[in-house]
Amino acid sequence: MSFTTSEENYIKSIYHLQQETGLVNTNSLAAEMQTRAASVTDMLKKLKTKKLLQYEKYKGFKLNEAGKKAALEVVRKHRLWEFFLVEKLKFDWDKVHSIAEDLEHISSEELIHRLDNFLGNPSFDPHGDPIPDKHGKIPVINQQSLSDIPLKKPVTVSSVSNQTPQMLEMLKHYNIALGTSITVLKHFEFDGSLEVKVLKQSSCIISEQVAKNVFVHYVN
Amino acid sequence: MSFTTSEENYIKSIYHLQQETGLVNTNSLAAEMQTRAASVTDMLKKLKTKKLLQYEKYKGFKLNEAGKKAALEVVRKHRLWEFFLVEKLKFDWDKVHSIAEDLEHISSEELIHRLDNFLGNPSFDPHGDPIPDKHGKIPVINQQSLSDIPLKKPVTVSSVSNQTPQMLEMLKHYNIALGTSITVLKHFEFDGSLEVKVLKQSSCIISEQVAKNVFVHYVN
DNA sequence: TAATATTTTTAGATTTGTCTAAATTTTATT
DNA sequence: AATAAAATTTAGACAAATCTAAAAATATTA
Repeated sequence: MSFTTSEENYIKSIYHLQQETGLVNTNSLAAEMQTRAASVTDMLKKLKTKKLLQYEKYKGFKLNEAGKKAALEVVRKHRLWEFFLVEKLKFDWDKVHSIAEDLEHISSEELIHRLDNFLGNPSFDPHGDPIPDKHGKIPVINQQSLSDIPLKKPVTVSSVSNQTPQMLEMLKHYNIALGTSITVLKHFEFDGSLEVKVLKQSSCIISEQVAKNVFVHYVN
Repeated sequence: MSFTTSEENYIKSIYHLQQETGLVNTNSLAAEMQTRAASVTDMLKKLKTKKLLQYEKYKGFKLNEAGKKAALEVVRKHRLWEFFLVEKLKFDWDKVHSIAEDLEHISSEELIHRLDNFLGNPSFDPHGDPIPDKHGKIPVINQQSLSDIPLKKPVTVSSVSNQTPQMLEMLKHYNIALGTSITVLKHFEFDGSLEVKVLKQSSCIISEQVAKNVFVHYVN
């Protein structure tokens, strides 16, 4: 089955929302898609006709298995293209999202297969988000927010949940990127900020707000 | 000024046709675009409104300077993506056209600029067609059909005008690609076929039909 | 040059995706 | 439970891109 760009965008947004809330409602999808509730209802009818959706009028909705499969294909394409843009074309990570939004709708299995190989079959995109494989399988990583890590346990940065230019600017300043090794030295009660040691650098202090958005896993 | 995918496709087709014939007429554009004459007329009105077209009802039409500039931007994107698909993703050249037809409509100047650099600012695409630079300037190459080359003058393959899988299959068989050095040894009157020597191979015979579609330039 | 054929354009319809405004259903609050 | 508020859907409209069928303009030819 193939989908229009618009259908794919709806499918992707529903997928993201239902990860959070289980059932999705019309208004929140309208907000996510920056459109009107009426437009959402129109599209829900189409997606239900295409048997991608569990949907009862006025009751909320979510993707069924076929819908989730479709969503994961789009997510896969999006993240592979983001990886390409950052790793090969040297874009800053905060510039790639909108371009990948276009690239993800190009429908050639062969293209994605070859792109995947060209990139070395990456498991995570430049923000640390997992890239589903061609069967829709998502690599799992046991990660926690840096703000929840006990003192003196070395960890490695695995993803960043805030992907704005402002966050990028901060992380560049601290010289923190995916894969960077960090140890938390001290937790300040006053404002929740952390003193951390970044490998090969002198220790520094990062705010609670930054720490919350940096996800890490323990070094094996 | 920005254009819809449909507008860009029309602009590109008009550009190709007017290279051949100067003025373009409705029916030939409809044939090229695989659509109906009525649809062409509708689009011509839009393109005229956008001041891309010299167009008088019933008289034929062609792109003006602004239209040509727009066309060359699309051609540039198309050919850069084809280069990427063949050189980086290792597609066969006859498989890349339709994918590049989609990629060419992605509108990010930054993307194309970076892609161009990543590819090493190529001047010719995998079929030997010139890639316009960002100002729309087209590299020229003084090429002739292999069928018109005198005997014993070494030449280099610069482009192939028939880009079908069938042609690709033949050229692969002969081990001929862009950049291959060839010398014509003999011209057979009977059917116009040529005996040629491909560098580092024993001589072989190619049909007039193949030779006509292989374009070459003299070795400097 | 008058009749015929061809080409091109117009008129009106269709599809997709969107919208506003109104109606309906559900939820929350006295 | 009645009423108000919020959420959702329907009804009807619009723009883009296409189509068919018919009309208009141009070209061909007998």
